[in-house]
Amino acid sequence: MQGVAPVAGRKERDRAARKGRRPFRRALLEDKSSKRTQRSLATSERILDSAEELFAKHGIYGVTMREIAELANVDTALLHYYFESKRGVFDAVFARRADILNSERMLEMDRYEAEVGDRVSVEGIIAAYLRPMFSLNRQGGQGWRNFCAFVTHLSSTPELAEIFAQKFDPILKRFLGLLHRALPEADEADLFWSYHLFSGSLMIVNAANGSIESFSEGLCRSEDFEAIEPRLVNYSAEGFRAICLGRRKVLQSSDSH
Amino acid sequence: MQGVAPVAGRKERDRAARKGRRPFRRALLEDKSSKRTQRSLATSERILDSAEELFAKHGIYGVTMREIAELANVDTALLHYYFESKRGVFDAVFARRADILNSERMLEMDRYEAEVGDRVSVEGIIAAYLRPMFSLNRQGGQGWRNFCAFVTHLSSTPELAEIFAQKFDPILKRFLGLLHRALPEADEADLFWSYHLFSGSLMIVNAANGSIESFSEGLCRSEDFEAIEPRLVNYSAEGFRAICLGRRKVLQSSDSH
DNA sequence: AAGAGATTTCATCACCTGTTGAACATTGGC
DNA sequence: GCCAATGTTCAACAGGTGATGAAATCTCTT
Repeated sequence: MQGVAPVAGRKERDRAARKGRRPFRRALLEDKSSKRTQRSLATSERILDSAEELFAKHGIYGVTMREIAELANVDTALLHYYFESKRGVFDAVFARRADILNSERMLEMDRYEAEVGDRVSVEGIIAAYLRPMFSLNRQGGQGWRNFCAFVTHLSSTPELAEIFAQKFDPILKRFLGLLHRALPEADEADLFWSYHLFSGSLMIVNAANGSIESFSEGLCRSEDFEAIEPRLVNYSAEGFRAICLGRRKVLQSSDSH
Repeated sequence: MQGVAPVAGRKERDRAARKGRRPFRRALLEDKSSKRTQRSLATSERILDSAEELFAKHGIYGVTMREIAELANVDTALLHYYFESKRGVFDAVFARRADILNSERMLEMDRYEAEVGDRVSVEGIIAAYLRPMFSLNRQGGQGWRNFCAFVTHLSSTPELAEIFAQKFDPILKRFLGLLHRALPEADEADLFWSYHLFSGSLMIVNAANGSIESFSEGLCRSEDFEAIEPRLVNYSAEGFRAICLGRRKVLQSSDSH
């Protein structure tokens, strides 16, 4: 459509490139812990950190490879050397922490179940589900906070929501299974609806926009996890019960406090 | 950096262009209702519809001017003729419906207050606040649904969250003021925190990703407003009370159903 | 010390981005 | 029917985008 046509086809060039290429940093993670390998690992981690931070703020489309490279103090070509493509960087950012969070959550729910046996409570389940995220946010520094904001961005775009859903589906099933035991008479659809609303609250808690700082005029801070964690648990637990126990109130009833 | 340097400076060309330019479709909205004006208005609305739809799905950075133009069956240059820039299109999409939603909400809350006087209830206030959005979603067709998803995208990006906060701040103040009357003993920070969690649920309800269809395996549909509206009201009302009335439960207490 | 292999840099590609000026087409008033 | 103004199309621009091949540098083994 513009200017001269390319002399050689694109396809063959692509295929040739893909064949004789190095394995995108995959081989080094396993055995060797030489100085070289460590250095290489350090730079690739630095790239992931930068990508994570920028993706968290502006979403995947709001960030360029050059911006990531610049923040990581690295040449643009290195991003392709380590992760092949922009999508590769994206996937790597996701994969680096998603499995950790997943298994921590599974562990915490197992632990809770073993502890209380049949006397499961809505509050207890929600607290167990949330605990890993909050402790990683507290102890894991900015990295984990960026990751959580990054994940929040995922679910707002359909084509990226897939990978999100796939990865977190087992945890979700486990969480809802436990909740169903705490709320035996709950309708299945009601469980889904209340989880939907719950996940929205969770998303906005993780979002890196300073919305609550803005409208509370500095009274509340979005990184005040001591304030957020218990409130989120109680808010959501009452919400789950409101929907799943069928004690739905008629709109406009006047029964405040 | 590439090829020949431009013979004339950019700045002067820009300034000249800005001076002797037509007013970007602004003048035609007022008086005249000629055939030409109507046609012009139709195309500019068509542009806004397309932009709205695409922005809702992919966010502002995930959409190009050419994609908008193609969906609207219009030349790319027309977008600049009517709205000057990409940001102009963006602002116009926002402005077209934000004021309507705002005033409907204000009206509904006024009406509710006049109706019940001092006997305000949490459920009643939330229901009144939400009602305009749901009826516009039901009656206003795909356009309003796209707009709501578009707004959801706004708050996930800091630089766009500003315009969002600015526009919706008065409504928020009014909403929280009413809630404070229904929950007199509530701490101010608790009101902000619970609204924060509430707004997250609201966001995910409006998001155009098929998340609930996915994890409920088709049992729940994100456009089933009859199902959503009462559940969102009850879920949130119980949540507000849980936080604001200070009847906070100790984590791990076992008092399910 | 040398050479093999991994890492990093550099220049560049082909394409896409928002944006624009000039030409063309349509409309409405006289 | 002409003519000014509005609306629309067309071709192009300067710079940015993800991506790549080849050369330069570094690291480790022998």
